[in-house]
Amino acid sequence: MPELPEVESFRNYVADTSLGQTISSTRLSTAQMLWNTSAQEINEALRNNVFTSTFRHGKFLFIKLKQRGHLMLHFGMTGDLLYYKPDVLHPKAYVLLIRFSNGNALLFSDSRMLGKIALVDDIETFIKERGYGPDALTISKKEFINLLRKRRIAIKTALMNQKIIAGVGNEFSDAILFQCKVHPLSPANHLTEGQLAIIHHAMLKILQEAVHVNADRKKLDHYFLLNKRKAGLPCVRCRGKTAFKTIGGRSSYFCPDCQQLY
DNA sequence: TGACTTGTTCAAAT
DNA sequence: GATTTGAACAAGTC
Repeated sequence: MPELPEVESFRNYVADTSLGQTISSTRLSTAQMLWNTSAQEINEALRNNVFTSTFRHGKFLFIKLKQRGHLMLHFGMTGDLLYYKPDVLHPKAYVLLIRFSNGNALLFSDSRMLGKIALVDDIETFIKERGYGPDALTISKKEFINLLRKRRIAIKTALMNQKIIAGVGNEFSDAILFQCKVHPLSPANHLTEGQLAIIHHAMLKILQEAVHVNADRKKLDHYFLLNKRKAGLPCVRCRGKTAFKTIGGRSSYFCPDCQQLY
């Protein structure tokens, strides 16, 4: 599922393939994923425009337009991007198809259509208005502690809340808390500042490493609970059995033997 | 067949 | 008013 590292990888992909080319045409297969905009607006904003740079905040990708504003993409659960030559490859379903004057195309697909597409004038205003927290890769230790230490909700729920910290999703939150030996149900305000600092450190380490390997999950197998998500597996640390619980409405896995509940 | 999955939002409860 | 909870959304997989 696209969490921060996957979206960062999509950002690099767009930066490597799609900048500096004039957009000759666009096609939108559905208006279902549009946010505060219409198909006509998207088409008009993109046609004859040029992507000039990319930016990411949390799980949101922004592609700057030469003329005005940014195209914003959110990948939901199943969003994907493909840059290709239309005459060579014919992908099945698409949500937004962007054709460039050099003959290539960038295709945004999302089988479950839980993603979002929008036109955003100013990124900072967008983030502020919607109330998203600081990006998980750049948040300072101090800021992290201040945002979490008074929350009464489970630490896992807090980590996943994009309005507190933007970028961490279900799977990475489990991996982060396992590394820190903290039980996901521990209320955030029961943790000491020292413990929160450790969680902050683990979060940065895992996310940075995941970004470094382009979110290739196969190269992240050493982070327990990231790829192997099943109750009853032997814990790699203490040989206890991993447990399953729904936390914050999401399926969560953890080791009840070595992740302490505070 | 239907239960389960996820990121996000919204409405309701505290 | 701020914070928290839980349902809803969609559609693919098992």
